[in-house]
Amino acid sequence: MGTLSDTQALQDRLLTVAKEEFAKQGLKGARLQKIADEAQVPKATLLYHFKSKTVLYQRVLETILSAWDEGFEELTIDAEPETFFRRLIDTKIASVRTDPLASKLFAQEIIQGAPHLDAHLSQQVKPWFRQQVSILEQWMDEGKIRRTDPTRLIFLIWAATQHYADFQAQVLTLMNRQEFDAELATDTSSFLHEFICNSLGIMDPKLR
Amino acid sequence: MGTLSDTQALQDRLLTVAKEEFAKQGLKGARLQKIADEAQVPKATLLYHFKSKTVLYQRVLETILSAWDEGFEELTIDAEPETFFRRLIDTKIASVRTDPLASKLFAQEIIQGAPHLDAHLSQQVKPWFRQQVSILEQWMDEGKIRRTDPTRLIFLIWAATQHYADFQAQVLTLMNRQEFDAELATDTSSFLHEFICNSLGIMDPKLR
DNA sequence: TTTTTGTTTGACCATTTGATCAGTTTAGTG
DNA sequence: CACTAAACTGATCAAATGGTCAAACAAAAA
Repeated sequence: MGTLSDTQALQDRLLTVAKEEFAKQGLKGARLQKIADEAQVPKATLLYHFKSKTVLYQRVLETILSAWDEGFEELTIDAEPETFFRRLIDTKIASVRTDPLASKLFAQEIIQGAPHLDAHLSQQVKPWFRQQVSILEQWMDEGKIRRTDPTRLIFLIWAATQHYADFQAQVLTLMNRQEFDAELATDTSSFLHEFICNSLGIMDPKLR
Repeated sequence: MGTLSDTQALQDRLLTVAKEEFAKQGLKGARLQKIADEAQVPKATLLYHFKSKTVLYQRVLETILSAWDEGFEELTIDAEPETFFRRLIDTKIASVRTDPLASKLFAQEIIQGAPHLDAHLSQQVKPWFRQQVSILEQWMDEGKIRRTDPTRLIFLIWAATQHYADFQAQVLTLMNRQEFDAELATDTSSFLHEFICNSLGIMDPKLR
């Protein structure tokens, strides 16, 4: 009998490979045979560990979402807008760079109308979103940042960061790059931070 | 024999229905039977007009891309940054609202690594992109807009607008809306225009 | 009317795909 | 070693899927 960790390791590998296939092809487009081949395992073995394609997909999705929830819960209230935006952007760009496939899979889901995300959107994302909105509103009331629509501001940050994962093929082509390396990531973070702080009337501390 | 226009009308309808299915499911995930059902036509009829799934997909893609090329070519050089950004954003938001499926299909393609878009990206998008970059650089040289990375600025506009098409399900959920109506579109345009102009140090003419 | 040309479609086919299952192997336990 | 339970997998299946085809059909041309 394989040790528990052997089995666990295999299932993790299967989930990783499956994430790639699901991210690129979506639920319907993905092929179990391809996932099995990629993981160098017979298809029957794959289906022994995950009893159906749907179950496998949901397990992949859960893994991604719980990792995200963990990472973004730490971004709690912070006294200064400037550091808040820096942390938010850095965290998102880091996740985009570390694991673009997660972002792509998520995008696929939303594009298809989020059929498997209803619960997560309303129970996890929505509360987090409302909290961020209220923080921004408070800062506007206090005159710490220029008054604007907080909802759309968060969408903008979301979109601008996610773009580098989902549209990586296009981004790299237009930038004449081969990969999204660390330098490109930090430069992108800096650009976004500066751009947003500028628009909101937040002074860069380096220039104060 | 059906008149030429009858045939043309049918093919247009098939392309429209196919666009929806391809946008939601991607090339591999789409099902010819579903497209045929949706268009209320036997599958054999669908395959008479488009001799394979791939051909149908490429025809859909061509239709979308040529419509875009047409719409964005008109956005030629303009004396003032302020009107340039307004036109660019309005055009993109309009296309996002009028035809979100086109945007979703495009997003699917890019997420999958743009296997059917290589040529278009390097021959159509890249030149347009470089032109926009050089316009922005010129304005920075002239001091008309704050100096920043023009490449990432265009990405930001691209991402921020496209987001409302691709992530419409999420956007509507978080905004407690049912549809992306005209009011929501103009408000979004205004927000983006203001946000960007603010960041670039362009004065709103209304406030001058 | 007859011919011809383009269109429609039900029946059919080969392959692929998700899933099952029975038999085998593997490794931990007494 | 013998026993057991979990893990593995080749063979196989039913359903779905992209695609073909020949016969039927409709309308313009002769």
